[in-house]
Amino acid sequence: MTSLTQKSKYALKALFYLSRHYQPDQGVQTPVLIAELAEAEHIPRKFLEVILLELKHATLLQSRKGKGGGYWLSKKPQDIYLGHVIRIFEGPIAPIACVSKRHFEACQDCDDIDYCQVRYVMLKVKLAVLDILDKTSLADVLNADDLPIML
Amino acid sequence: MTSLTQKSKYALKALFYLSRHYQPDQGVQTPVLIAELAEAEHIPRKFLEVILLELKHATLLQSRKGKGGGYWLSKKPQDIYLGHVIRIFEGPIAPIACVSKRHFEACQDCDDIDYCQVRYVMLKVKLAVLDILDKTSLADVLNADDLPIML
DNA sequence: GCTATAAACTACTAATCCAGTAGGATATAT
DNA sequence: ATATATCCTACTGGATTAGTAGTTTATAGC
Repeated sequence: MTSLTQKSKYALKALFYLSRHYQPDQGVQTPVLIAELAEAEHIPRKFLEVILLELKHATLLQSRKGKGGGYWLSKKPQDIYLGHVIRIFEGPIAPIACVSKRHFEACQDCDDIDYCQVRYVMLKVKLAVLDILDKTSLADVLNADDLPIML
Repeated sequence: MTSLTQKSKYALKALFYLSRHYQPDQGVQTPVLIAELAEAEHIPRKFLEVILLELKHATLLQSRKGKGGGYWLSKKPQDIYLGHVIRIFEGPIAPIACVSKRHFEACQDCDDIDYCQVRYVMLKVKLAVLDILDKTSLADVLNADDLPIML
C-alpha cells in the first residue's frame, strides 16, 4: 500500500535538484542539462528525458533546445507542492476511488456509500496524506530543520 | 498513490461482516458461510474463498468444514487492527522501501540516505498512515460516531 | 459407512501497469 | 552547415492484479 513509483521518485529528485540550482533573485534561470541531472542523481538518462518532458507539459518546468539549452523550474520552489508532482505521475492521491474528490467513482459492490466502513477509514488516510503532500513545497523540504532523518 | 487493492478491500469488508456477527459473550462462535458472506457483500465467491483462506493462515480467522461449517473471527474485533489486515495482502505499508522498518531496502540511486529529501517526506507520510491504520481496530470503525461520511 | 455439504488447495489466465529503451525529429547557438 | 540538446512516438519484458477452474479433503447427519 501507499507505494511511490520510481517515476515519481525520479521526478521529485529531479525537481529537488533543480530547486537547489534555482536562482531566486533572477528572472532568467540557468538551464540544467538532462545529462548532468541524470548523472548527479543516478537516474537512467532516457527515462529522465520522458519524466522531464511530462513535468514540462504540466508547466512545472521550462526548457530550451540546442547548445546552452536544458531545463529549469518555471516557478519558485516554495510554490511547487509535492502533491501536485505526485498527481502528475500517479493520478489521484486516494487509496480508493470513492474518496477521491475529482476522480470519484463508486465501488460496484457497495450498498451504502455513506456508511461504508472501508470508505470511512480510507477517507481518513487520504486526508492525512494530503495534509502532508499538499502543504509541503520543494522549498519546505530543502529548508527542513529536522534532518538528518532518524528512524 | 496509496491505493488499496480489491483484495484488501474485500478482506476488510469480510472482516467487518464477521465482526458484526461476532458474539462477544460466547467462547464458541457461530460459523458464517462463504456463500452468505459473498452474497451479502457482493464479493465474487471464488475470490472470497482465497481471501478467507489467507486470513485463516494469518490466524485472524478460524473455520470448520462440512455441514454447519464456515468462518469466524479468531479474536475480538477490538483486537484486530486494520494495519495488520492490509499488511497481509499488500505487504509493508510504506510508500518506499527505505522507510520500511521490517522490509527496509535502500534505493540504488541514493547517495546519502540520511539526507534524502524524498525519503524525508515519505517517512512523514508513512507515519501518518500508520498512525491511523495501526491504531484503528475493526471495532473502532463499527462504533464510529462520525458517520455518515460527509466529504 | 454413505451422502451431502462446505472449506482447502493448486494451477492457470487475461488484462493492466511499470520501468525502462530505441530511434528518429526538431529546435538552437555558433 | 554543424554540433548540440531537447522532443516525441512506439515498443518491450516483467511483475502485479483480479479473478476462475477443477479437484481434494474434512465434517455432520442418517
